[in-house]
Amino acid sequence: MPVARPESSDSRVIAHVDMDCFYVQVEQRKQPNLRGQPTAVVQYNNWKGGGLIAVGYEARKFGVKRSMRGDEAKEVCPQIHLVQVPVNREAAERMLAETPLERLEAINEEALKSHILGLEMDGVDVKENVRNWLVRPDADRRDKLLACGALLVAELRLQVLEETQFTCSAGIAHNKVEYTILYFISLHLCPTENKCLSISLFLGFKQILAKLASGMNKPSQQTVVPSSSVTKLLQNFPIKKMKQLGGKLGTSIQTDLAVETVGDLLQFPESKLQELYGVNTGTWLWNIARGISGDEVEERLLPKSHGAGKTFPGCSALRSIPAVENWLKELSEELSERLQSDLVKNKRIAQSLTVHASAYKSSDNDSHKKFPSKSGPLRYGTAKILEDAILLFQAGLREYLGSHNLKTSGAHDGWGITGLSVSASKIVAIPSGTRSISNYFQTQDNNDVSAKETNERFDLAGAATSFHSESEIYTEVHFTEPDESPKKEKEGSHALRKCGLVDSGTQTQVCIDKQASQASIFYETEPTLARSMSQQDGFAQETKPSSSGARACSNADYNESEHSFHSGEFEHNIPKEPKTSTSKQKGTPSILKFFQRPSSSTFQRQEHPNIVLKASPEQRKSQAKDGESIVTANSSDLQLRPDSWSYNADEIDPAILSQLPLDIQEEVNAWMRPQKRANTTKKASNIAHYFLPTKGK
DNA sequence: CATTTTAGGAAA
DNA sequence: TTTTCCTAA
Repeated sequence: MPVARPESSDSRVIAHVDMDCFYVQVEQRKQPNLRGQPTAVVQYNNWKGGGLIAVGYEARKFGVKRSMRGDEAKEVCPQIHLVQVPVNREAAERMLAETPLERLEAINEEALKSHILGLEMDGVDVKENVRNWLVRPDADRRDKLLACGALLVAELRLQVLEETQFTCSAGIAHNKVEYTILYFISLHLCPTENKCLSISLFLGFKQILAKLASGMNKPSQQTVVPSSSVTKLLQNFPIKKMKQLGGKLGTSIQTDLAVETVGDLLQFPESKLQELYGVNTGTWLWNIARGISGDEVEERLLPKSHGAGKTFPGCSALRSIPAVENWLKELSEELSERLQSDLVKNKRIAQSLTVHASAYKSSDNDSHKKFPSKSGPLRYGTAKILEDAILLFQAGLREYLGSHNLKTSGAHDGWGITGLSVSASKIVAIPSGTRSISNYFQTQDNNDVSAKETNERFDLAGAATSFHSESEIYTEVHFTEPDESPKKEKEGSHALRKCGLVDSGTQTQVCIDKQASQASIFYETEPTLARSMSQQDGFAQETKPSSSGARACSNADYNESEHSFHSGEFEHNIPKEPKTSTSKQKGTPSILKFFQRPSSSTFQRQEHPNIVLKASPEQRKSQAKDGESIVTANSSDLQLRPDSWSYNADEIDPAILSQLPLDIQEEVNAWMRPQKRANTTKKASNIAHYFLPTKGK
């Protein structure tokens, strides 16, 4: 329930900036011919034309709505353009399915430079030899997939080069590297990421009036709400359109009180509202009916949790443990990747893992009872997350079946899983010092550690040390040190005993020093491509093991829904930002300076590209056209400019610094050095943040 | 239960 | 604290 907060005494000015049909705009930027056309973006799921997740304004005129399926949209607007959100992970397979390799005539030069391990180079033209290998008709499926991968990656690398002026290397193989490449795209262009970008453009989204106003005139307009206008504004405004009242509460208010608009609420005394909806909600309601809200603008830009989930509606419900585990694996991998990314990018660690599921049981036609969600401590690493997720799920399933008097064990009698999600929460900033971080990465007995896990630990350790020097990840790796503190859990025991999933022994808990984490000071390092995906073969080349040398692909793929998801709908728009960073001020009367921190008089813009706020040329053009001076910020800049929690090292008051714990001081000093070095060498490219260091193998 | 997926917040 | 429920986009 909403909670009433007293309005602050000072007058505030709060803006709510909201991207118009964001995904549609993303697609229209990618395909400019769609501009001005009725357009909607549909999710990967093909059922009845796919679910609409964004609808352009031209299409809305025809009555197309979000929550329609593509087919319905076509009914009301036959000429609508439905754009599928691209799926990236399976790109090689799709290419193989769609493009007969042997009939490919133009082959990318870059792809021809690939190294094919094990391919004989007997004096002939090397590129011709590679070409023949890539397109040879008698290749088996696996080799053909690799060939597709090589072609795709060659394109990708050229694009990276073009847009960032950075070279990169790549490995293409049948183990996880195969999709690590594509993961490289998806990680940075997935919908979540875009969502983050759009959130970062929000200058506050809670304020009721600001929120109201921004929704009032869309798209591409802005609305101001003088307080004198509030009463009239709310008089005829539908209650259900108020933030927080779009659901059950709004409905019951309408029926309980026989009211329709916010104005209708004015007649009810606060006491009456409290009586009906509780003290908090009643007061809150009384206030918002008068346009009063003390809610503070949330300055946080980073999410507080990460989750990956999928529904299995209708007959796609999962009816066996292996099927569930298969999907838990997919979801755990997705989650783990995001956690990795968050760790590396934002220096944060999640501490809690939760598994949610929804289920039905056909025996009882009482149908859909709630499946309990379970949570426990989170251990880093895909394999561990999966392991724990399975345990959590099983605990939930036992409870679910138990509470429904169903004996389970082997036979999946009558139950089905219709939704699964794995999420990570309790995210905290990394406490100072590698030592405490390493607690999160304690290894269990690792006699049979797979190569994959070894790599993972390598990555984690690398990440843990990487904030001393982003560019030295591979040279500064320290593995988990023996921990003399009593926190260390005995090898082989599971962190999950806390929630009763495992016989409990001594309860141990990883603690974070609150003070230290609060005192931590972060800054964003310059985006860098420090981690190439292949170390093996030097610069700017692709390396490909022949199939004989490659580790066998272990995908069991026994679930029918395999092709429908695979981490789903990743945006695949690589923005074509003009490289005009030098012209960023020209032509824009600079009101941007008002967005800088007051103390910014001391900092040198050029020396801190990570906190520069600028408008792109496209944005300026649209401003000129509209004849308005709307301040728009490049999302990347905003994302890299989290004033409220990020400091430039040289703006830290030495007096304050000296009062911090010694290890934090050291850390800050360590941070300063690489930044200064970096500034002398390279300037951040506009879109460079799409290519932040990523988990490479 | 064929809107899907992701997130945040508050109450129980 | 964990779990559930509600809300939103």
